[in-house]
Amino acid sequence: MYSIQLIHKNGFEAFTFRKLAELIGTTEASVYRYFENKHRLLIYLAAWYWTWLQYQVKYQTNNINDPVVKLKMIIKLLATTVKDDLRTSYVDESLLHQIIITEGSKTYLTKRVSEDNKDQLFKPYKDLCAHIANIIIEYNPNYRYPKSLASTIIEMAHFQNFFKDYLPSLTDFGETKDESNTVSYLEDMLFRVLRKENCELVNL
Amino acid sequence: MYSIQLIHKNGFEAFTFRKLAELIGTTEASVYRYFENKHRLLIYLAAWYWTWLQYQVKYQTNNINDPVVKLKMIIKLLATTVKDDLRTSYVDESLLHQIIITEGSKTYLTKRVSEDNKDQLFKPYKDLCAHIANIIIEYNPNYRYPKSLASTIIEMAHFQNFFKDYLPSLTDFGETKDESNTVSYLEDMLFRVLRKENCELVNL
DNA sequence: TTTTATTAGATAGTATTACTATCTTTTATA
DNA sequence: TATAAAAGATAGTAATACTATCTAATAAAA
Repeated sequence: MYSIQLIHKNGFEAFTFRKLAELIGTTEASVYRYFENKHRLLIYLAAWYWTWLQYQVKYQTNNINDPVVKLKMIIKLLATTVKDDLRTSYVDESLLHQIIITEGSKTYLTKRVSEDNKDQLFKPYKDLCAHIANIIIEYNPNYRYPKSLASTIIEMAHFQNFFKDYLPSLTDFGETKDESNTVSYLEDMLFRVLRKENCELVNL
Repeated sequence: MYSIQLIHKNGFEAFTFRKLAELIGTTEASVYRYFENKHRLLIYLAAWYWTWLQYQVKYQTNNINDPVVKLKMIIKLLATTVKDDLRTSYVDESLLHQIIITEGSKTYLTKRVSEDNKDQLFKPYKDLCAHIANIIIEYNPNYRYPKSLASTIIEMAHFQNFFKDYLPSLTDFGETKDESNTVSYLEDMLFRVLRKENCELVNL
């Protein structure tokens, strides 16, 4: 998908079907045969990404029983730069990951959400969220907000990395190269929230 | 600001200077005298909103010493529908609040972030984040990620409300009318994360 | 008070964007 | 081999996101 290269290079706002058509040596109208508009194209890219990530999550947590280890693995997969998957030679997962960080929330932050949602376009994202929520419940069945916590973790894995690179004063890990601080923050947050209350609460 | 009405009605993507000019009875070129482009207009609206919210936060926590009460007040202000401020007759804060939920993160999720950031356009947002981070530190000086936690709270106050209305399966509070569940979730999360460790950690 | 800037607004344009309608070619199926 | 379906190309359009330039209003300086 050449669209990944173009969106990664100039951003989704500057991306047009004309430019994509030029790059792949076809016409604008031909691109419209496959995608009704550029917003839908972004949604399809995102859906591909979340489906792929869900697969990665299931593969990497396959033999693991401990929910703590599973959750840590998920945070790592969400927040860490992915290495290119060799089986999908046509997709550069690393570039796509960068795109989803910057453009991902634009898929649903529109007036068309409900319509796109009816067309099941957010299913991969919702499935991943539900999967993570299930592991949260497995770890602490008494926690009351597993889905909200899951969507918080997913979104913040991206936002904190974006902030780190472009608005560092919104994070506590300046302009650090890698994502290890984001992983640490998310793990710390998740397991503090889920800590089982076998000692008294001190602040209530 | 008629732009607030237009963006609220049709969304930022469908908003144009031409439509705004028509609404206020002037020409497109005249609007360009005041805003270099529509993205900057959105940034100015957001900056106005965050400045106004910062003022609300300072006003409403003025005589409060207890950081717990202050943080709860901040979560309420962030996540709850605001009532129209009568002193600013020209701005409908309630509409603006709705706009910032849906369009707010688009102000910085662009290729122009660094440029816009250099022009100090995100200062009100960053100031609010820093202010919240300070209260977090006041409450628990040992917590290591006050700024990241502050930006998480700010973003999630909006995202969880958006999800509640349009992608409810990403939250634990279906299609509830008001924002009380979002407030509960955020309070629960914040104070679990910040709980002082005067008893043993059970999961490390 | 008059001159002179500066600001604000209007007119008229342009390149680009986001499409659509329709025709032709290719490919698959009966 | 005929025929239909899919894919692609051509040529358009209305709208968008601007810019250049002209004119009118207003404010500051002489």
